[in-house]
Amino acid sequence: MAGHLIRRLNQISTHVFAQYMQAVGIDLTPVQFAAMDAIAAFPRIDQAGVAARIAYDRATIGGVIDRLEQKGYVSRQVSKQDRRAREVRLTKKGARLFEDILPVVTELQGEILPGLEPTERDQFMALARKAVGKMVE
Amino acid sequence: MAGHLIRRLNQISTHVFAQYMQAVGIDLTPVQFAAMDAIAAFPRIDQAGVAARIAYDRATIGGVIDRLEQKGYVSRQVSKQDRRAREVRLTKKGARLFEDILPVVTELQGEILPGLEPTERDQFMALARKAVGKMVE
DNA sequence: ATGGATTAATAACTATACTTACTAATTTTG
DNA sequence: CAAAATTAGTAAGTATAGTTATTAATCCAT
Repeated sequence: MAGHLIRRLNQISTHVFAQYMQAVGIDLTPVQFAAMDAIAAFPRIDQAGVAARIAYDRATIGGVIDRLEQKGYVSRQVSKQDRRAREVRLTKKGARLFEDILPVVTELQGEILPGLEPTERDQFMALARKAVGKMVE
Repeated sequence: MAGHLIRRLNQISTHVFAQYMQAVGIDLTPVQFAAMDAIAAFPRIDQAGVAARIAYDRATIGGVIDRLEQKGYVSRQVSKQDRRAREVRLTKKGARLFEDILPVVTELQGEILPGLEPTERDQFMALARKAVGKMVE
């Protein structure tokens, strides 16, 4: 069953991420990292923008950013252009953490598909990318 | 990022599943189906057995089976061999539903990776299976 | 056989992940 | 410009998905 296999892969992937974060003593989930990545790339992006970039719905992202704000990694500010929107950006603490964590996350990518040879990994990634659609960037 | 791609695949997969279920008017999640599948294959399996077969933790499975029981698809019974364990089995209603739903779930597998050609799908599945580990059954 | 370790299930808690409904603000249209 | 449609965010509700702790039952080693 494709769905079941994909769910297992996701399970393994989040588990590897959690282990690496625990090893470096940082309390950050995959989604929280993905959100910080989007915010780092587009400072002052609004929540809906973050949601769109990492393919989440607005309600979920609201909670994710709540937790990032509580930890002091991001700050929120009502946009002057559009008072419905909240502009999000990394705090100094958040930017520092992001710098620290980036190499760890890069390193951990190799461990997500441990059963595969490097060539197979590349094949898998290419197929996954195609299946998901461009998502290029 | 491998993790991100996998998360997106899982998202698409659960979405396809939900759409097909909605189309046939049945309220069943992927996990609930997976649990019923395990229970159908091993009647009187206990909850820990279900969890082990579909790679969940016991706490999550407890909730899944709660909901299946509420819908009247499974019944629970304290095991005579081991009074800690609850034997789970499909009710008549659950067995009927499972029969009905099985072809739908089989059909929907083809839609989970819509961007891929059949050959690529096979490649993807083979790589995913290898990455996850045997899981053979 | 009994005290210690293990195990099955649940409870409580945190964090996704989504839906629908709602409020407030903005944009589009007639 | 006013009404209608859309959009950003939140709230409430449901369903995973996991952790740790607890209870009850079983197993195991002395």
